[in-house]
Amino acid sequence: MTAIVDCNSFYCSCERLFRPDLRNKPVVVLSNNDGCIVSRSDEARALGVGMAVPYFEARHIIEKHGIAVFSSNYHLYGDLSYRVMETLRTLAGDRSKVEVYSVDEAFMDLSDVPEDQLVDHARHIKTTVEQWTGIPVSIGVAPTKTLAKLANRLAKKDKIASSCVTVIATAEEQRLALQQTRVDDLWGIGGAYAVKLINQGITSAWELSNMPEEWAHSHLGGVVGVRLIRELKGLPAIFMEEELVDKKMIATTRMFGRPVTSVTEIKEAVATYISRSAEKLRRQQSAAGVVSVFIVAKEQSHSTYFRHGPTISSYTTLPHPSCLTHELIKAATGLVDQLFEEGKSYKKAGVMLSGLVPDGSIQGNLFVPPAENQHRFLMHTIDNINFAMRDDSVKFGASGMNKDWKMRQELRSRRHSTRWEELKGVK
DNA sequence: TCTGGGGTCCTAGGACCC
DNA sequence: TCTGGGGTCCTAGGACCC
Repeated sequence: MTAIVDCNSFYCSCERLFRPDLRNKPVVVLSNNDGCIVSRSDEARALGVGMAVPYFEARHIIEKHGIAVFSSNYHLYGDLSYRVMETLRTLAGDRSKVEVYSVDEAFMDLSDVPEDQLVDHARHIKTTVEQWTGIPVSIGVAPTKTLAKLANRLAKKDKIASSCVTVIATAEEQRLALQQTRVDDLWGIGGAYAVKLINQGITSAWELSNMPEEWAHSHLGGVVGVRLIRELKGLPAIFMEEELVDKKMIATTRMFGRPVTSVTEIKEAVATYISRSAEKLRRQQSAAGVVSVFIVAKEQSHSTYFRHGPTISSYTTLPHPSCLTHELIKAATGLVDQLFEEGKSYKKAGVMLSGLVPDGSIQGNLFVPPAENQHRFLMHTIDNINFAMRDDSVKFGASGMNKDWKMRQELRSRRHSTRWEELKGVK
């Protein structure tokens, strides 16, 4: 059996941890740039605040009911996420039995737990995580990952009846669970497939689970659809994954805090994003062979279909894979020159590093003079200083000094658990 | 009008996730 | 006026090879 442990309204729960006065009160957390709502407490949901709704649209409800609003505080959420995951690993006994799936979710392999003890075991996990970290979680347990996700949904749907734990073990429980779940609420069915399925008269998860695999192969994304059907039938087709798999692509993209019209500022932003990406690259000891850049112009027309405006992108293949920030910046800012059009106004830019290879493999490159290896020490030193001092103490000039194109984060809480200066005071 | 068979590699794009 | 960011996997189709 597999469990999925999912933190309840994770970002909101993190904020509440340091604001006990907000317990049982409506809370929402905004995305970067204070754009839209990415987390909402049950109380906020009950007041009619939708998920992923733009902030400015929900603002009237928020103000009317005095809902507490926060900008995203990733330092805080990242740290609390780590604590939750470490707790799960401790409880599992074996680190390989925990697969961190996202910042607020982890799968756990419970194959060693006897079936009649699953409920108690899951409850024990839940109480322990809450005691140790202060973060409330819901747990779904089932024979497959997809069914575990489904069980978790049911647990969250009625937290009081389920005590946030749902176990699907018997065939009968499985059938009931599938029958009461809409097809578009399944893990693996997004907007496009949902429309397709409903048009064909398949509305419940139960109906989908009874479709033939060949049909899924031709209509639901090939092998992906086949796996989904199997999982719904209780036959595992998506397995626990190894942790710490190196990323195959590294991206940093941001909206600007205001429209940007100068090529210099776009280059500053792109250099800043490259620096961040290069840091991630070095952390996993990789080097990138391909650098891509994209910029998004502010929409010209008023059509709602073009809310993002056209994305213009370009990429370049480096002469040899690199993890050196200045090399990557040079390539990326060159691409900006290709893409930028004078007179246009831009709202977003992003960079992507791909064609990643292990950094070790390029050590012996004949075309790199030995002196270049000094750059590696430089990068290492910069990373160490920035890690110790935080907030980009050392950066490349190309990243700019003012950065007034930076995103808005006007309502961010303090980084209580990762900054001495922002430690919570107790009177 | 007719035009092999089998393979690999790469890229673009679609779909999904949180 | 104001709508996030960072990923993954898969398929189709083109280029190329023998």
